[in-house]
Amino acid sequence: MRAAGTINANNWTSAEKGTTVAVTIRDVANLAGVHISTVSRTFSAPHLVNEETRRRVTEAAVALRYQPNRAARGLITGRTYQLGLIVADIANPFFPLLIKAAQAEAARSDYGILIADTDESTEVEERLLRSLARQVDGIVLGSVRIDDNVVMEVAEERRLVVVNRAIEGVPAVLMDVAVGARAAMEHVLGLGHEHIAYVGGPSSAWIDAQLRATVSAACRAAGARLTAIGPYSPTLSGGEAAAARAVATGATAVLAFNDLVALGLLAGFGDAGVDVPGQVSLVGVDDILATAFTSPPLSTIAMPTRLAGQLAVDLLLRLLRGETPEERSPMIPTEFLLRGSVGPPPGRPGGRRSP
Amino acid sequence: MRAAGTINANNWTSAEKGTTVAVTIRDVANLAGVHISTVSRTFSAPHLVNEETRRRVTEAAVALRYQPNRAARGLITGRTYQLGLIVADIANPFFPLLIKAAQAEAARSDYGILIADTDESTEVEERLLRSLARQVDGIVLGSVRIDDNVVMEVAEERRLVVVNRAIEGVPAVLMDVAVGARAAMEHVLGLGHEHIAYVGGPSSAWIDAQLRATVSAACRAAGARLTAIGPYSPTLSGGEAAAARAVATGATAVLAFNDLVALGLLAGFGDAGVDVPGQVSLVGVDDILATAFTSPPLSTIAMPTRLAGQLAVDLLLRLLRGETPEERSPMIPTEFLLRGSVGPPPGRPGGRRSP
DNA sequence: ATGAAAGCGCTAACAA
DNA sequence: TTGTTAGCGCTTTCAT
Repeated sequence: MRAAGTINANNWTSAEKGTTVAVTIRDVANLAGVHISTVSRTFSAPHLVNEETRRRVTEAAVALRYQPNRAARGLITGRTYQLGLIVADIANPFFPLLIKAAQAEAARSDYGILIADTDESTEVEERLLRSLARQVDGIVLGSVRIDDNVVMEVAEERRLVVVNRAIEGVPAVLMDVAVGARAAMEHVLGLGHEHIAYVGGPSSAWIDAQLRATVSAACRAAGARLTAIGPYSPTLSGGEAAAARAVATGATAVLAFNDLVALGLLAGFGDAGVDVPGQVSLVGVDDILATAFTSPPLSTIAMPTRLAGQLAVDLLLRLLRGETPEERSPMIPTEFLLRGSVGPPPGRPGGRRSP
Repeated sequence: MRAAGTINANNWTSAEKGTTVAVTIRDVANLAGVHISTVSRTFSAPHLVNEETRRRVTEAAVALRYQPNRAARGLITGRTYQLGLIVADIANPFFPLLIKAAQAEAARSDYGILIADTDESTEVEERLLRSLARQVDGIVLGSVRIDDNVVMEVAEERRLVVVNRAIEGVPAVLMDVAVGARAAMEHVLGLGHEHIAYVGGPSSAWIDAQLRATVSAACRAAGARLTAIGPYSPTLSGGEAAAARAVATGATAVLAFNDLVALGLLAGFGDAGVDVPGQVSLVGVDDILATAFTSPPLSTIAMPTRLAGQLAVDLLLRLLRGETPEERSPMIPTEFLLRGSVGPPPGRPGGRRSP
C-alpha cells in the first residue's frame, strides 16, 4: 500500500480556461491510499468493498470531485450510456413533448439523449442514422422518411425502437390514432355529414395509413362518400396548398393529417371566404397548442406524445437490459377533442349526434 | 507486414441482436495490409499517407463499414465531439427552433448534441450541468434558473456559451429584445395609451430585466404611467393567473413576458369579458405559432431563436478551436410584429401612430 | 477484501 | 511514408 495523501500533478488547473486536467481514478486511489481497482469497485460493485475502505474512497472522490470518465468506461464495457433520438423535425410542435419525456425517462436511468432531426435528404438521413448507431447504446426513431430496409438493417446491429411506425421485427411504440379518428368520424357522421375529405400527409407515414383506413371504414359503414387528397407536406404551407382542392371536393367535413395542415387549411378557407364550421367542418390531429386558440377552436385528435416518448425510452432501456420485448407493441390511446370547428353540414342546422 | 486479407473473428454478427461486435481499426489494417497507425492517419491526417495506401485503406474501411470508435478516440484526444445543450423547457415553443438550429450547426462540424432540460429542482439542475460538463467538449446554456456562480464555475472547466443571459466573463449570444420592445412601445404610446402594464416573468431572466428597463424608459420618456406586476411563471397558466391583476391595474395596454403568458392573459381577459384590443391592447414576446391564430391575432416581438441557436454553437465551436471570443457578445435584433391585439385606448378610437 | 496486470480502440510521439 | 511503442482512464479477470 502506498502512502495515503499523495495526489498527482493533475490536480491543478492549467492556465487555459476550459482545459482543466480531469481528476482520474488514480488521484482518488492515491488520496484514499488504495489501488485503482478498489476505487473502481467502489463505484461499480460497492458490495465487494470493505465498508471502511468504501467510506475512505468515497470521501476522497467527493473531495476531488471525481467523476468516472464515461468514454474510458465505455471503451471496456461497450456501453456509452447514451441513446440516440432521431425525429423528423424538432420544430414540429408534435415532437417537443416527446423529446422532453424521452430525455426525462432516460435521465432517470442515467442515460443521455443525443438528438438529431432528419430534415434533409434521404441520403443524409441514412448516414446520420448509421453513424449515430455506432455512438449510442440504442436508438429511438421518431421519423418517417428513412427507408424500412435501412431501419431493419440498423436494428440488427443496435437496439432500436420506432415510434408510430410498423416494421416487421422492430419494436415499436404506437399511438392508437384510430380510436380518436373513429370517435371523430362518429361525431361528424352523426351530425349528418355525407361527404368527407381526408387531406393526407406523407404517404410513408404509418399515421397516414391509419387515418386513411379508419376514415374509409367509417364512411363505408355510414354510407358516406370519402374523397382523399394528397399527399401534402405535413406543414402549415402544406395545408394552405391543399385548401383550394379541399374546398373543390365539395366535402362538408375535412380531416387533416395533422394540426399544422389543419391550421393551413383554416387559413386557406378564411382567405377563400369559406366558413368553418358553417360550410365546412374541420378536424386536425395532434392537439398542438395553437389549436386551442384559433377561431373557431380547432377540433383535433390528441396524441399522447409525452407518454410515447417515455414508453419508447422505457422499452429501449428494457431491451438493453436484455429483457425480451412483448409480442405486441404498446398501443397508446388517443382522444377526440370536440371544439368549435365542427358543426352540422350546411342546410342541416339541426343535425343530430349519433348515440 | 502481415499478409493482407486477414480479418479477425469480429467480422461476424453474434446471435444476439444489437450486439454485433464492432469492426475495429485492426480489422481494417489487416484487410488493407498495413499497420493500424496507418489506418488511423488515413482518417485523422490523410495528407500524411501515400495516395495509393490511402486508397487501399479507404476501400477496406468501406468494405468493412468501419467507423472509428469515438470513445476510444476521445480517450486519447480528450475530445468527445459532443456538445451539451441545456434549456429551461424543451416543450416551451420558444426552444425547439433554437434546438433544431443548434443541432444542425453542430452537425455541420460533425458534433453531436446532448440535450437536457432543467425543469426540476435547482439542485438537480446543478448536478445535471456538472455531470454533463464532464461528458462534452462544450456547453450551450439556454436556461434561466441555474445560479450565476455555478455557471461561472463550470465555465472555468468547460467551454460554455450562454443564450440570453449576461454573466461576467462568460461568452453569450443575446437577443436584442429591447429593439423590438422599443418599437412596440413607440407604437402603443403613439396610439395614445397613457397607462401600461408589464406582466413579468422569472426575475432571474435577463430578458425580463431587458423588457422591464425598456418599457420603463419608454414610459418615462412619453410621460406615461407604468405598472409592473409579477413575477409570474412563464407559462399559459402563469398568464391566466395574472389576468385579473393585470385588469385591476387599470392599464389600457399590456406587455407580457412571453407569448405563453400573453396567451394566458388573452384567455383570462376573454373569461372576464375584457375586450382585446377594445379595452386593453396586448403584446407578447417570442412569436410562437399560436400567436398568429388567436383572435385577435396577438402582436408580439419576434425572437430570432433559430439564429441564436446557430450562433451559439458557432461561437462555442470557435472557442473550442482556440479562437478568442469577441469582446462584445453578438446582439441579434428582434422585430415588433403588429397584429390585431393592439389598438387605440378606449374612448380614443382615432388614436394616431407615432411617426 | 484488495492488488496486479491485461487490455478495450484509438492516437501520437518517435524511429526507421 | 510507414511501423513501433506507449498509454489515454477505466473495468475485469486472476492472484494473493
